[in-house]
Amino acid sequence: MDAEKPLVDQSGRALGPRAVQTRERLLEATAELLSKRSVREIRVVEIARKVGTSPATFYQYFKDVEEAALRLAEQAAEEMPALAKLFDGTWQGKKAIETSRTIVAEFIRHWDEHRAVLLLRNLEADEGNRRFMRVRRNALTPILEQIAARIKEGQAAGQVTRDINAYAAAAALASILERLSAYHKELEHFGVTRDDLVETCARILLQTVTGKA
Amino acid sequence: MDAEKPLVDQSGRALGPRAVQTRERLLEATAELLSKRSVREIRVVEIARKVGTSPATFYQYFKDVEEAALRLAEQAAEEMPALAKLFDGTWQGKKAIETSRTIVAEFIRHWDEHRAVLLLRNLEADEGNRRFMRVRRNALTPILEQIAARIKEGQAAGQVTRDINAYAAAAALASILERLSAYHKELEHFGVTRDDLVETCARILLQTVTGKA
DNA sequence: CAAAAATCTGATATAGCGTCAGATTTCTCT
DNA sequence: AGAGAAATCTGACGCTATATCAGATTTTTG
Repeated sequence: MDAEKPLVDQSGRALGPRAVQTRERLLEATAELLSKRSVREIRVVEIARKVGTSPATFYQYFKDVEEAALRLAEQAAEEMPALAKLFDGTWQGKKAIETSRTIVAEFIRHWDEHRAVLLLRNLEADEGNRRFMRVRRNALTPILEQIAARIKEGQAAGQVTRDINAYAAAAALASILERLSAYHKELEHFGVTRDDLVETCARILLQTVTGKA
Repeated sequence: MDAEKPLVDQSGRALGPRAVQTRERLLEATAELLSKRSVREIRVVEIARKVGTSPATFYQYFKDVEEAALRLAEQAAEEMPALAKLFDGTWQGKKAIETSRTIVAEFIRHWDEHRAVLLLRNLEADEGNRRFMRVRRNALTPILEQIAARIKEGQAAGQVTRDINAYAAAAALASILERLSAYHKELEHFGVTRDDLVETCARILLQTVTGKA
C-alpha cells in the first residue's frame, strides 16, 4: 500500500539507520516544543539541546523549523483515511446519531493529539504556503468527499434541500470539526462542557447531512 | 459612547499629534506586510523603511511586531457590534433566510478585509496568548450571545431540539463563519463558488437556529 | 583492523532585535 | 521673533539566533 519513501538529508543523500533515528528524535522534540510555545519562539538550539545534539545536526535534516513542522503535519495526516472510514457506518434510524457522535469524538481526539501542528498547518495554508495547503488538502479531502457523498444521498432521497451545495456544506462541517477543540477551553466561560460540544456537533452534522431534526 | 483612550508610548507618556500619526502609519505598514507574508518573516526594519523612519521609532510605540498586530486586531474588533445587530432582523417566515444571508455575507466581508490580522489573532489565541484570547472573546461574544439567544427562542418554541447546547451550537456556527473565507479559494477545487458558500452557510445557520429545513 | 562511508559538531559570518544617549523638530511663552 | 522646553526621532551598538562548512568522530565494510 505505502511504498517505503526513502528519507534524505539536505544534500539529497539517503539516510542510514542511525540518521533516521536522529531525525525522528529531532521531529519529536520539535513537536514537543511546538505544543509549548509559538513557532516564532522556538530556537533551533533548543531542539538540538533536547535531543542532545547540535544545531548543525538539525540543519542536516531540515531546511528550517517550518520544514520540520511540515513533516509533522504529514505524519498527522496519515490518520485521516481511518477517520474517513467511520462515515461508512449506518446513517439510518436511531443508530445514525451514534455514527455521527463517533465521528465527532474521533475528530476531536485527533485534534487534541496534534493540536499545535494542525493549527500551524492551517495558519500556513491560510497564508498561502503551498506545501502546507497541499498537506491540508490531502488530509481533508477524504473527509470532505465522505460528507459530500452523504449529503448528496440525502438530497437524492428528498430529505435534504437542494439549495445547499454538498461540498460547501461539507467544508462548513469540516470547519466546525476542525475548530472545536481549539475553542473548547474558551467555551467553558459559557458553561459548555466537552460532552455538550460533542453532542451539539453530532446533531448539527446529522441534521445537515440527513435533514433530520 | 467610546471614551477617547489616550495613546501612550513604551515609557507610558501620552502621544502628541505627530506621534499619533507616526504610530498610525506604522500600524498601516504592519497590516500591509502582514497580508503579504507571515509574521515570522516580517522585519521591523522593513516596517520602518515603508514609513520612511527607523526601527528605533517602531520600538518607541510597540514592544514588538506582535503588539502592533494586537492593536490591529482590536481595531478590526470594533466592527463587530454593528455586525451583531444584524441578528435583530426578522427570523419569521420567508424573510428569515434573507436575514441569515445578510449576516453570512457581512461576516465574510469582514474577514476578507482583515483576513491576515484575524488569522494571526486566532492562531495566537489558540496557542494560549492571553491578550489575543481577550481580543477574540471581545469580538465574538456579541455574535455568540445573539446566536445563542435565537437558539433558545427556537427551543422555547419547541422548534429546536433541546439535545443541543445553545452556546456550543453558537460557537460551532461562529466557527463556520470564521473559517469560510479562509477556505473559499481551496473550495474552488471542488467547484464551489462564493455564492454557493454564502447560500449554504445561510441555510445551515437558519436550520440550526430555527429548526427549519 | 584499516580504509571508507556515514554522521555529527565547533567555529564562524551574517543578520535582525531591542536599547539608549543624544540629535532634531515642534511647541510655548514672552 | 526667538530662546528654552518638550516632544519626537535616530545612529550606533551589544546581543542573540541563524545557517554553513570544514573537519572530527563514529560506524560500517571487506
